[in-house]
Amino acid sequence: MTDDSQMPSLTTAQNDAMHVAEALCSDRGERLTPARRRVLELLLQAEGPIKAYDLLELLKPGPGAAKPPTVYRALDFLMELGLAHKIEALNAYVSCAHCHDSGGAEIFICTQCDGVEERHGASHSSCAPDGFTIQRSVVEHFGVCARCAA
Amino acid sequence: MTDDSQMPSLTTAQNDAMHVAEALCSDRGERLTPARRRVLELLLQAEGPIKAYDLLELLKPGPGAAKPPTVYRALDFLMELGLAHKIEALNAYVSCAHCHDSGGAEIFICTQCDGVEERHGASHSSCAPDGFTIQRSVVEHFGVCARCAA
DNA sequence: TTTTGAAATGTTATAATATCACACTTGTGA
DNA sequence: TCACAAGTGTGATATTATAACATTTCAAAA
Repeated sequence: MTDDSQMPSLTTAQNDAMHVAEALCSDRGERLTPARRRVLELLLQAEGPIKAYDLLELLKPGPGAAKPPTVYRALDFLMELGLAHKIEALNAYVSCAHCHDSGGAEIFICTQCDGVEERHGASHSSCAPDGFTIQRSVVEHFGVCARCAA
Repeated sequence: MTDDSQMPSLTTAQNDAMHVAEALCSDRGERLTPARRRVLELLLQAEGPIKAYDLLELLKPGPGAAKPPTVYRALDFLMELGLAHKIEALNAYVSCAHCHDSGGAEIFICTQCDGVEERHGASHSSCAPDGFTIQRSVVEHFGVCARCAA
């Protein structure tokens, strides 16, 4: 059952992302519970990276004030499914529209507008030490996006 | 004055690194004060990445127990000079023997032995979004080093 | 040599980020 | 219906980092 009737104002793209998430959960036999759904919505609605305690604040208005574990559990779940990423250098989180499986995303964060873009696949592992097997990579680039540079 | 007489057991390589640090500070007109020197020594002696509060513990035995700001200030100073890096995904710090200037280091952390290796220069910025100007990059690879794989 | 001003440090407190532990609920399949 | 696993609620606490302000240190100017 995909009940969209209670959704806050999501753009079409955000709505699409929710449907993708629902489908993904369904595939994996996971449940997109209200708490998880709400956190994903907030991530999608956020302008850019958002911090766990800011999510917490945004959840407060709802019925039953959320506590930290609620948010961190939801984030862990979403990250597990590749629906969200943590930006390690910011201790902040972003929703991820594309990479629903692969581990390594390359993230570009504009320090002026907070916009986030992702790239995948390009596993520039050519420069790894000899014999080093990469299991997980954190790649975060900070700079100025084309829009802000203009 | 480079007084090495009070140094704890440092390997030759570690000792060399201290001399490099001294030279660098001298070049830059910065002071390698006892607190900064001590933290750098501890970073050099650490097997791998080490956390700020672990450094704090290691500083305790010395005269005058250190407080968090002492450690964070020393780390900030060392990072400023490129003598240390923060590993964002671990909230831990490592000494850096090579990159005394350039911003972007690519770090490889073995999850079995905690060993850390670095590579520089390879600015695989080819896959950046069109028009995006990278100012700072965080690149951290986790996996298994050649020694541990053997 | 004394003054002095910037840099560094000491110290207390607190902010920001994240997890533990355990009780309770809920949904699902036996 | 029962039992179990997954999810959630809740309070406490652990971990990581910084703010604010007093004090010290040190080198260079007077």
